Amino acid sequence: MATSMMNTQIASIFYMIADILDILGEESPFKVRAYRVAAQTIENLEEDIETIVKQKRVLDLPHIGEGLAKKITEIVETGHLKYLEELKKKLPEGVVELLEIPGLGPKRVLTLYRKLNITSITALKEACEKGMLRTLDGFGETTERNILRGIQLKERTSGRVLLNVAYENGVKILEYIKRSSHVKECSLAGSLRRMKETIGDIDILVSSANTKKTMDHFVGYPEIEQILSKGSTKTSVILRDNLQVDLRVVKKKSYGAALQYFTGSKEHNVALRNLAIRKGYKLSEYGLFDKKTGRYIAGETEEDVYSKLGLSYIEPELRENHGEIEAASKGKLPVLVGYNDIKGDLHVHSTWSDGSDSVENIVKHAKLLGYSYIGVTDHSKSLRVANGLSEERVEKKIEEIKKLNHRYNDIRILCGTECDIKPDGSLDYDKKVLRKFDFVYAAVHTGFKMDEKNMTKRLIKAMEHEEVDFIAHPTGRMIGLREAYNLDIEQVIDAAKETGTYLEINAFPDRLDLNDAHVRLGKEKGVRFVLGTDAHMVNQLAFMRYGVATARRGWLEKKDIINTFTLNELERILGV
DNA sequence: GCCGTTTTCGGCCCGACTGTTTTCAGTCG
Repeated sequence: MATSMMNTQIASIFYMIADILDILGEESPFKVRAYRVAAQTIENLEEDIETIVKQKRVLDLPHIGEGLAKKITEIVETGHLKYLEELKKKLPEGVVELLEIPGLGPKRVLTLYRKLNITSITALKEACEKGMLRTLDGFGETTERNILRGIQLKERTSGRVLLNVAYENGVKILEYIKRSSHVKECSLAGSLRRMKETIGDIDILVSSANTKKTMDHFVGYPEIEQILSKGSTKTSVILRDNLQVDLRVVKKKSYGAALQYFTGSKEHNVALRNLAIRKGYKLSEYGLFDKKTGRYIAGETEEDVYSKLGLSYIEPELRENHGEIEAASKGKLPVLVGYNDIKGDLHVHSTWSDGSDSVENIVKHAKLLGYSYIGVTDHSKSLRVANGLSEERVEKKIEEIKKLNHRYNDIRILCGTECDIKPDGSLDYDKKVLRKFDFVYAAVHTGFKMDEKNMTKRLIKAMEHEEVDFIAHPTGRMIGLREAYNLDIEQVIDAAKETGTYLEINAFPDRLDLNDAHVRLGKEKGVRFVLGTDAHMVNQLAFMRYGVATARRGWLEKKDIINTFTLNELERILGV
């Protein structure tokens, strides 16, 4: 987002300070945490911190007191922070980086630096290979091996995988786990249950009266390459494709509390536990207890836990401590759009352009999904790499769809286009060609490297075009591959509201564009949304769930999304 | 370093697993 450069910079400075203090053995762990909490606050801020500093409202921010307010002001005004420069003198840059290795924390990092003068991951790898770590107090051969493994794991996986990869694996593992007769209930947990756009590892929770048999069954899962740890409540494994899976087993009485706890997010849980304490309770993964007497109050279901805390049930996708707890306490949570509320996909490519399946095949699959309409959108003429349609081929495609609509009368096939927005903001087809489509998606596919002002103008001009209904993948980001275009997303959102243009939540797992934060911002400003999978093969129509997940993470309800409307309502809106 | 339904000082979420120990420190989520 255009407003967040300084916010990100300040957050990363505070995170860095926390790491350095940690390694240097800061005696107050709460001071360290204060920096991390402050970093998070700034990171999640929707407003530009520079504006807040100018208006002297820094002290109004939660978790920012006198000390940190001063530091924030210094960074905004001078671009750097003396305190951090001082800290950096005490610790070479590369030492902090060592914290990224799983299994290494601040204490051991300091030992490695003090005793072996290790200041980089490369140097650490060498030291492990030479067997030098085992000579240190508190380190042994196993630790040395684990650290080496941690380095290799980090090198191989670079951390996180896309949501769909984790989800598909997670569902398969759940199916396997359920085959054990000892398993009563089981569920995905962690960031996967919250449906974040990328996932670090797969968390699974099981309730069982026989934890040992459950764990034994789990480690028999055929895709497991390595068992990292195996205990009576927690087992961690690595799958062949390098995904880590953590399984936790609890008793029935704690299942709800444990599911709540292991679903997170960490920030949501901290806030929830604080709320519990304020109300005279103690909340842990074992249940909600009376703080004084220790009496068990709730824990079998998540609903019970939230309800006893005076909250309405909070859907996993909302649990990020972004205001959901306050909303739940006032009964003001949105009724989120459901995964089965979608009546049709409006962004699908066929063999007319760069898709692999015929329109008829797409229609058949859409019917299997229970859709009442399907929009087939192919690329426009100038996108030659994607076999974009000339005006003549547009006519032919419309003819084919007309015929198919006669043949299939229990689903409506809509002929759309994903029309290119040229660098000057004009569209790739004339107005009279665009009128022939049932609806028009406009999208940027070329000239990504424009400056912010011109790119924003380009998109806004497209939205002002009377034939444009939707903007596809508005920011153009590809997760892990490509940054968003330079874009003032707030201006784009405002223009969408003004022109009545629907912004897409592109459900393709590499895109998820708009993302959850943009969606939330759009919702607050009264924008409406369209979901599209951007499928190029029929099996990708199933990506819709990731679009719905993003919508839910952005607090959307049914009424905010055009794909939840009946065919009649949709046709009325599109003027078909 | 922040914060206040235990308010301006004394708390700050809590438990499991591993490895190196012989009762516990370090790390993780």
